[in-house]
Amino acid sequence: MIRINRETDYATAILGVMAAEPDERFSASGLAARRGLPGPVVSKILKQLVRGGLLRSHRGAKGGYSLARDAGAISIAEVIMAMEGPIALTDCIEGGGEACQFHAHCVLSTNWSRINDAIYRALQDVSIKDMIEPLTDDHPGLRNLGRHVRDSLGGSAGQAKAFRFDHG
Amino acid sequence: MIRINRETDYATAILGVMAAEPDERFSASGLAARRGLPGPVVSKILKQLVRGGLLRSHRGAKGGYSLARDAGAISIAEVIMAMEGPIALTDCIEGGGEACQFHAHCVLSTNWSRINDAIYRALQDVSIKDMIEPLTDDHPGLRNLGRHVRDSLGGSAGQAKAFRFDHG
DNA sequence: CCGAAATGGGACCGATTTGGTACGGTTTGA
DNA sequence: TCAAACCGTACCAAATCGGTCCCATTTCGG
Ligand code: FES
Ligand code: FES
Repeated sequence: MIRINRETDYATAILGVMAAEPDERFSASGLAARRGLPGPVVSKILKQLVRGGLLRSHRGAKGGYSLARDAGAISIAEVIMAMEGPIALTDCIEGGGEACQFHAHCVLSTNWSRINDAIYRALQDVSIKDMIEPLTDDHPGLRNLGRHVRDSLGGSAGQAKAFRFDHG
Repeated sequence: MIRINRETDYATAILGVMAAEPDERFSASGLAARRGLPGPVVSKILKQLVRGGLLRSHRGAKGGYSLARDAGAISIAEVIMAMEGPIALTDCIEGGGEACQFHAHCVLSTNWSRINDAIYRALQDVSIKDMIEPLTDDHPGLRNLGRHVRDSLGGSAGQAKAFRFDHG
């Protein structure tokens, strides 16, 4: 249904809580209580975000999780990729040509790729910090969403590709 | 995975074939052969597109399907909605507040709504006709993708809502 | 008027994904 | 030493996906 899964939604909510108090450490159970979510679910999400490099974890008693970088530098696109893998609307885009028999001669794939690109950049332009702050004149935030989109589409014809998370 | 399902992808491919020869009638089996897809699958998709009002069907021998309107007036957003229902990234957006307990006081929902809005408009700005024509200077097509997106975000703070197909 | 060629509307099924739980192991601070 | 945390992974039910099958209905053409 062209929808992000529930865990990703939870992830943004959790990151939102954490972004309000950076430099703080949060336990999984504490965050779960704060958001009214089941403990194990929150725990699973946090582990995934650590793997994606968005959070840092601290083991042992008095351990917990903290943001790996500034909330303004964590985009929704990254959250989605950390939770769900590459952003690729179609199999064809993800496979990069292997998946689809007609790829070489198919004009659709390049245009799907552009649409995918547009959506990706839209998601990349929104940070966790943007998400927790209401829109004001001082905080343009989401208002600029789409500018990069337009700019990008004037550029070179993008090869079909999926946007993959850089786990390095 | 923020991905459209396969049938929707097929649907655009099929519509692409039909858009190349408007005013023509196509049988399900003929289209299946043309695209190398299984007959029953194509048939199912076509029925769905008729329900969505994108195609007109003609029953009986020598019947078939034809575009309900000009290919330039059928957007990808409509195709997706016809095949998969409302475009709503999160449950919260689709439910419109019923689904989510915190809705009234949650700043995330309005921002998710904006992102959803941006994606929706991006999809609405691309027509089937755009999809089958390679990008040239004469045919700006996808190049304008994102302009409406930016414009819309300057406007009033959108209520969380899903973009539903108008089956009327 | 009959039969072939089409669509219409479902039911149905296996495979995959999703959403969530459970459990045993490991690290660390007090 | 012990409890508080995280780590990994397996597991499960329910929903969704991708696809097939069947039969009723409509229409054209001979
Ligand atoms: S959709 Fe894969 S090549 Fe056209
Ligand atoms: S996510 Fe539903 S109200 Fe915040």
